[in-house]
Amino acid sequence: MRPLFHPAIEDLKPEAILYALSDPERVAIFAQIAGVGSSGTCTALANLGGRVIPKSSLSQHMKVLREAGLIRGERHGVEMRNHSRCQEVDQRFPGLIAAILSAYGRRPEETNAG
Amino acid sequence: MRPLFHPAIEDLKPEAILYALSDPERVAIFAQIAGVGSSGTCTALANLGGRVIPKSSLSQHMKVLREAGLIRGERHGVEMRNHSRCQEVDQRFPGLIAAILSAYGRRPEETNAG
DNA sequence: TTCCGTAGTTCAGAAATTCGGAACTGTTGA
DNA sequence: TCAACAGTTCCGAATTTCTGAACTACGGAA
Repeated sequence: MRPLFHPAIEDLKPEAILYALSDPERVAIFAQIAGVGSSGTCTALANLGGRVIPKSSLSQHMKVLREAGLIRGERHGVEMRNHSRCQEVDQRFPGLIAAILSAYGRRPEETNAG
Repeated sequence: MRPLFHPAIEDLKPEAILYALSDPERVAIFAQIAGVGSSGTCTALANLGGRVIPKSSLSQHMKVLREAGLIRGERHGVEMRNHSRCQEVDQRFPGLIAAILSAYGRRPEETNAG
């Protein structure tokens, strides 16, 4: 398993962020991670929207979010804890995440994106 | 040629908008249309970013933007005039387009999206 | 009318991407 | 050492994207 890649703030690309958040399933995952009280492990994220996401697909989704710079993943023992990088992204692209989550009806004020 | 489809405001989907604007080439096209002084015809949009976009590809890009609800196309004789639906989209998803164009460094204040 | 040029769409095959089950890696605890 | 667990990687199938070629539609000239 190769180490996780996380882009630096100055390397964030709007197209990667928009692409990552153009999939409602990934938005649900991201909103859960960005919201309060999520453990952020893959297992906890596997059935958010009524269907169980296959774990290979989930792993790909996490990779897309991670490489867009939206989340940061840290291995803790056997599991991975993910947390959002909203504040960093918001510094680079002010208002972007808040506007996107709001468009999806996701109450950005409960995250740290507003 | 089948008639052009334009979604009603209430049918706009954030995922379609984000997907449409997750391609820098489409963003350039959209920014040009949303900006001042563009005729908005395909011919006028074919070489914005240093390369000439093949016209079949351009036609697909226009379709993606149109069906996301970002632009409206009207046939005028032999050509098609495209103009942005920024104001409508902004009513439905306030601040979204402005934040996206700003993230791309596209000065939304010159469009009617701010 | 018929023909021609222009603007853009549709078609179709190649290339690239996405999806998801199976196999795998790495960690913890018995 | 072994088993269970969390997540990743592999790989084939399905879907999507790209673009040249063919096509449609309109307007103007003869």
